[in-house]
Amino acid sequence: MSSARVTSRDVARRAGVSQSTVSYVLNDTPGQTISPDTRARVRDAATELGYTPSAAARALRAGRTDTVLVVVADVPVGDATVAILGGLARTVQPHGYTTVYQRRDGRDLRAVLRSLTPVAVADIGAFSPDEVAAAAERDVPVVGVSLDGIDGHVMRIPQDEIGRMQAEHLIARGRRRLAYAATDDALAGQLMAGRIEGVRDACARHGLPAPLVVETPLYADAARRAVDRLRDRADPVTGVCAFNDHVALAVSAGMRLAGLSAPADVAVVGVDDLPLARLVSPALTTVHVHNDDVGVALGRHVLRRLRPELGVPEPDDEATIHLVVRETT
Amino acid sequence: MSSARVTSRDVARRAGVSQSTVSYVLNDTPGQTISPDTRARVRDAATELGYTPSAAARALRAGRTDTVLVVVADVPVGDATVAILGGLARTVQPHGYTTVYQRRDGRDLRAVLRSLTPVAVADIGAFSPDEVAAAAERDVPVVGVSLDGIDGHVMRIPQDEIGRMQAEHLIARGRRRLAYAATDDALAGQLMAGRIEGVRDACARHGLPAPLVVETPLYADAARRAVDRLRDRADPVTGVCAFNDHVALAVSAGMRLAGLSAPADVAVVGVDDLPLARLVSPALTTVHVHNDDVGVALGRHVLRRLRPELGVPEPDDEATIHLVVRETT
DNA sequence: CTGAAAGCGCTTACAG
DNA sequence: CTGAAAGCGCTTACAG
Repeated sequence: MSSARVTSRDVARRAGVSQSTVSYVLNDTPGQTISPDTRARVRDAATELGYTPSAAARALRAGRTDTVLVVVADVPVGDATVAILGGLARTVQPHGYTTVYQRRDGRDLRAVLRSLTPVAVADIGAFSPDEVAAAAERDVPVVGVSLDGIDGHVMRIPQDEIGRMQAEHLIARGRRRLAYAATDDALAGQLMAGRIEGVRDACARHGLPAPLVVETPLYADAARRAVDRLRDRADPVTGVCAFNDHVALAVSAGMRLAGLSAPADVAVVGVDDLPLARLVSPALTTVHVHNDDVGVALGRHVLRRLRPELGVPEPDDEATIHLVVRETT
Repeated sequence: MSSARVTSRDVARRAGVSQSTVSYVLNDTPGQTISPDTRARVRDAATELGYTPSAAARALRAGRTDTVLVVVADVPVGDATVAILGGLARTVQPHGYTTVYQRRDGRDLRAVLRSLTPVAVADIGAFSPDEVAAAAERDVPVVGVSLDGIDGHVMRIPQDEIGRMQAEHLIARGRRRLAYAATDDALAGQLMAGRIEGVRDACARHGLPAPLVVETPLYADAARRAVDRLRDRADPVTGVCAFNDHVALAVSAGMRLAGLSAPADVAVVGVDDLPLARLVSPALTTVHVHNDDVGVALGRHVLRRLRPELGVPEPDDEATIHLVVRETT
């Protein structure tokens, strides 16, 4: 029993008015003079019939939806993405926009725009700057995060700064021989390149040798072999910048197997500030990236473009990061 | 320069055919006899003009979209949700369905259906069984996960089994006095109730006293106070079922501060099998829930309803769980 | 103050 | 084999 759809025509009939009046009332269209009485009748009729406008019809008529489409890269979704998403949704929702989230799945940005006609697109590391530029020609704002630290998008997560912050901290702690514990996740490539660059930079600035880069799988025994490679040398490594907290924890586990302890033998610093970073022993020193704020900033950028009259101030275009010092350094 | 939209009319004109022919060719409508030559001309014209059909117009015409709408509850999205989402998307995508993800945000399921006209809805703990039943009257399949273990949805994650599995394991390890380390996250309420029930059950079955339930915040010092309460009694607790791995880690941290060690003094078992569970020391014994498979099963349920001709076999309607024994028990 | 009409872009009987 | 026409449900000039 799938009763036919209730349309604005039905509401009009029931309220004894025309379809236009229904539209005016339900959308609070400005510049219309409609008696409070009529308004009430229309609203009542809509409620009684359980009327919900068709998003498709509205979109077809308007030429676009009220949807902010969030497109993420075809990589595993992590906490960072979830946090960004949450901040964005929270920011635009109160202004009547719906956020919808999809993976890129190899699609072309222009095709996505034409097919789904979103009111704005938030690009979470999914499209190349070229694609974004091409799409910007249409009047759909594309805001985005350049996870790799390259410009051309709106928000920048300064991967190099993250690496630099890790290294500077270790150097300030007196560590002269640093290493970078890399992830074996191929999809992290570009992201990681920026971070390593930052570490290299800091070393160079302080006249230290370039960091040793070792892949560190997320298993204690494999991590132990990585640690061994860092230590069995004329100038043993005394400070490790890990790609993220997971890798940092793997390094800790490997050190434990090798009979080393942090920070006495080797200091370790991660990235992400996972909830567990403070619960493990030794508690992890790590770089906290304010991803939620990135989402909020994206939302504000969207609102600035879509609703200039709101007077939303220009958000900072770089993500805030800060170091949380705990026991491993 | 936002050039006007390219429509199927434009393609028709360019190819020298009618709009219907364009539609037939581009949709491979069966039962039409169209010369290969014409087909080629149409496809070429579409490509040259960069034609993408309007999703809105299609949806309006068809009465529904090709979208599987995933609605999640208004709670923080965790790894479990992300895993379910991934499995679902992977399963339905090859059959031409798009998955779109939204938070419930207090909306009514019927309103969501009417407005967005999705081809199916995946309800991840967002709607009550009543709402789902009411919506099932329409011919839109609603598949779902009942995170709380209550029936009425399609997939069941057996929270009570999870608790039972934790407790049985501790009891098999000779622990006679158990406790439940609860989360302080109010949103986990229902979910947790089922798990505690399972623990209580197992205790009762073995003639053991009911588990002590203590809230365990995710900070070492607070967790320490929780541990103290478990130990400072005539019959000190020797086994702890933790709500999840985060809480289990907090318990570990609290024990460390209290000078206790696992499993010698107290055995601890978590839930989730986070990647870190095997990296911490002592490595965490935990219950692994196959969330990705839950997503796949949801996708298969959708396909069974939408594409009976595919002959997709009926998926198991209960999530698989298994115990991963490590060092804390 | 309110209504009739057009049109957004598609698909699909139906007529040739 | 191909085309003209209707209609999905809205919104918005325009006419009264």
